[in-house]
Amino acid sequence: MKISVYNSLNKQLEELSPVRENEVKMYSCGPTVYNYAHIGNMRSFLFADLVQRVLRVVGKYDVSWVMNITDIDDKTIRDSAKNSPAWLNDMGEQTDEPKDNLKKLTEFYQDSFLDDIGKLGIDVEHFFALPCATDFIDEMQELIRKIHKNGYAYISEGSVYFDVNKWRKDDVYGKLFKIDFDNFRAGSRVDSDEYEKENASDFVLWKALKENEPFWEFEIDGVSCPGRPGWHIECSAMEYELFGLPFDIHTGGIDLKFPHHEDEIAQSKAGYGIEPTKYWLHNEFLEVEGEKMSKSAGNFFTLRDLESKGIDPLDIRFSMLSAHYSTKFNFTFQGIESAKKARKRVQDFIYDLLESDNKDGDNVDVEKVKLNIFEELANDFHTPKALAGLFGLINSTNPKSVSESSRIELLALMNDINHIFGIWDFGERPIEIIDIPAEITELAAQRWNAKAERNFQLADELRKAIDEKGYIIKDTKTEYEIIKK
RNA sequence: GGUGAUGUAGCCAAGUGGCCAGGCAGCGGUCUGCAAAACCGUCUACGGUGGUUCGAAUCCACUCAUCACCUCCA
Repeated sequence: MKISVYNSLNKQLEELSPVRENEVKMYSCGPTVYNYAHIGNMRSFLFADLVQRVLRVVGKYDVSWVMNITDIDDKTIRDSAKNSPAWLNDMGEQTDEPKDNLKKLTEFYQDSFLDDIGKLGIDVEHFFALPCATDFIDEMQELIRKIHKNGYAYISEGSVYFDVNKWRKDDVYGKLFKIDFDNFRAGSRVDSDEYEKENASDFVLWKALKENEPFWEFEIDGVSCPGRPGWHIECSAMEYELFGLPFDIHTGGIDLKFPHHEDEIAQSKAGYGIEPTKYWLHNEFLEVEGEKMSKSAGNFFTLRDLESKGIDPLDIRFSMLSAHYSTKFNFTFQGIESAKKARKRVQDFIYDLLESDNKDGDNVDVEKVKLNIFEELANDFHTPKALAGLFGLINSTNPKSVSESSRIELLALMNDINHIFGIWDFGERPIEIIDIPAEITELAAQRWNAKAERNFQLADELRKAIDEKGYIIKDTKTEYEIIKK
């Protein structure tokens, strides 16, 4: 099925037409590994995952998905510096070698990142590569030399800058983000590094060495410039090395449109002479209970924070998929609760289908439903409409009274849908085994006896007592079950 | 100052001119001694004002409110 995507480059819905037929190369801006990922990061990763899954399952494309890991930047340097308060014991002992400390810190958070995305249902097997910036230093340097050779970069006090004004004479700067150069808040952010830029809109390609910071040797135009890469250059270099240019899809958070992605386009074209990406896809931000998420507001959550509150990461995944990626997502605890129940309803539907053995029940037009759901997904990844279609099916279908052929078809459909949503189980219905305190089982047994003696008043009192202690009794004809609230 | 958004029922969230979004909660019912779960049914909203139109949440104007981004934050 043809996939349509909203391309930030021209602000239009476009039918996806990859560089090579049947093959999609997709690059996603990944994490800077200086801390645990927060739910805002997760939305971006989950969006990228959704895109690549829809391309595979609905579009039948062969997808090569790359997500970079930024393991060298101001924050990783800051937090890995000697005697940094951000250093954790689990990272090991700090040494006098800045690069070594940097590695220890970034590897620690890289592991936690992989851990987190795994819990969110992102399958590491789906990645073509998860490259680290520091593994591409040579390639970045090569690109910087090319940009300089082509006349779009200058060296100043050991750093190398991209000359935006020069570039603007030959090409467009502002492809993703309309920039009013006359009103550019020039110098509004004072760079504490005190680098010497010629122009406020110029950006750094290579940063000069500072004392006690990690650095790599770099020679450019006969000048020795030990230092480290600027922020945007890693993406340009990796895309070129791993994919070749141009490639198909680039995803990222909307905040990265400018300057990160704008600069990336300029760099790649100024160095390699090729516009890097055909389709730019940006996901909107996330708010928490209607407010911007920030540490100071106390509404800043990492996945670990939420897990410790008893939230299942897959409910977060489902919750985020129930809104369209291009709208602001309002993360609320009530919303997670709502998502949990909705997800369970679908899960129960699947279990019911698996357990059903009705040989001559009703036939269901599964093909029609599948077409509808897939069309919605193919329409710029419209998960809310796809889910509406799915619930429409569930509402109109009794899984215990469908014909055997429909049952098989329905299971196949649910399985297909789950290849995208990735939140349902197709095994045996799990039997919840929980530790019930002896006190509770005793009360429950007493209640069962009271009930058998038709002493309902006592039975109700005991139910209430059990309820107050956090457990619920579910009766059937012949037995009862204790579940935790 | 510039740029880009948003405002839809108790909550979340689709919808861009006429036809049902959907989920959660609530309510009513079936079932149950009572419950729980499940299932069935139900709830009819579009910030405000004016306009265009046979008809507007949807188009236009004005207005109110909220938010984000503008050099390293997904």
